[in-house]
Amino acid sequence: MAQPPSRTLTREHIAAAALAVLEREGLAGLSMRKVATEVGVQAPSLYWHVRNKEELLDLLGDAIIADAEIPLRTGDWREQYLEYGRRYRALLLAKRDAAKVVAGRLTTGPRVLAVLEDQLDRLRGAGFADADAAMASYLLSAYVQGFVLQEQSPLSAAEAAGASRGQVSRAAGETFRALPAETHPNLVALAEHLTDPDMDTRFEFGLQRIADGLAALL
Amino acid sequence: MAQPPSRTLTREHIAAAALAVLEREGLAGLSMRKVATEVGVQAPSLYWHVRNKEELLDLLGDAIIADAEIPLRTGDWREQYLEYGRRYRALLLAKRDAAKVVAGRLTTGPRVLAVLEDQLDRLRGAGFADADAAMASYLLSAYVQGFVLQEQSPLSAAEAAGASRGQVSRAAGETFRALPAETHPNLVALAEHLTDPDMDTRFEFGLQRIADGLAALL
DNA sequence: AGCAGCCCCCTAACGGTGTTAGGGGGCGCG
DNA sequence: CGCGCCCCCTAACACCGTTAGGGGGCTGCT
Repeated sequence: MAQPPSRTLTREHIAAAALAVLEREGLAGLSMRKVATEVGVQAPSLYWHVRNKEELLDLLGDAIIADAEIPLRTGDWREQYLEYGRRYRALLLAKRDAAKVVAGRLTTGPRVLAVLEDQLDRLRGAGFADADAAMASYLLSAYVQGFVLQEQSPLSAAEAAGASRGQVSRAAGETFRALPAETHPNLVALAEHLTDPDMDTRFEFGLQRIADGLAALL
Repeated sequence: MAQPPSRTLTREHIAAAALAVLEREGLAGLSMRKVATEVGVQAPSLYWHVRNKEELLDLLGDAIIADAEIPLRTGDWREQYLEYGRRYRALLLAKRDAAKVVAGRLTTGPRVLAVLEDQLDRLRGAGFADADAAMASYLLSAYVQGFVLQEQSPLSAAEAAGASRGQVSRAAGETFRALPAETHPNLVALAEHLTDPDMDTRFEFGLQRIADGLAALL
């Protein structure tokens, strides 16, 4: 964990260390001091490379999405649009608390720009107007971020209490089922579906609806 | 601000005080001690009413959405679905950092349940299958939360530096335009649209696409 | 009337946080 | 050789969430 001063640490080293700490302790447990010791240094030394914690989190956000890959140019725009959505979600799910880190942050790493560029190219090539292409791209990222945020954050909250995802959703289901049926008949009836822990099909459902809506524009 | 012990404070008082502190100092500046003095009490006293800060944030989340209203039953399911989306966004934009507070949190206040109940009722009445109705509802909240999160968080970050939204988007536009045109032609060409500060039409675009995609299911 | 008990708030203190001030060692260059 | 700059250090500040333990005042029973 703590390594000898590997000689002149860089912002990349710091980002990597932050990523390691994030994975181990979660976003709440990520502190300047822990990142510092992870990189083999005292906390205030970080401030030579980084203005403040916010900037370190920017670095961390870029590092999280740095693994992004441009999908092979296969299939039509729709298939590729879907694939971007799926990969983005996978990327966020791969690192602990990634959605919370990335959420309100504007990441402009080279990989992100390349993906965005490719995405816009496909959309424009398919016949979308310029403004629509831009908004379609924004729509996708808003949906994915919102989805994953809800997907992985109750997880961390409840797993701290030692519960599995299945247990959590079952408990939530009980909450809905226990409501008075005369005032909330639909909640009671759909409790099972509302708390279905199968997040993959839930995500895919939204993704398909969005793609359908965009297709209707052409 | 700090008031005399208004005699036996309740969780509602605490929630109201937290809301006031949130509005004044933002989520980052919201501390147990500040909420305590706001309500006229010492910090540790809060722990009699609340298990920890996380639970206080749950209260705060409920308080934020407590203003939710069930739209009048006017128009078809689509119009009402759109209206729910718009109102949810308006609700989150109304309070500072509201999206960050609500984001990964499961709110189950009576108003939220009433809205959800009504929403499901409309969707089922329109002919959606049970599972689809549940997922459509989830889709809407994921989109709105993701959208508003990105919408209002760069705002707070940059307004701390004394910049207006227009200035921020103009600066972002410059970033895109400055890219090498041979590697990122689409980003350069669409810079204007990508950084268009008109969030209302951006939101409406996504909302309409989602509604279209759902309509295609019937 | 008196006393038990509980509700609710208090003070004190803990370890940890982000961040600033200021010092100093070691390297590259004149 | 020595100047200067880069980069890290120690010390310290104010603030944070949270726990321990004490006590005052009301309720209700005897």
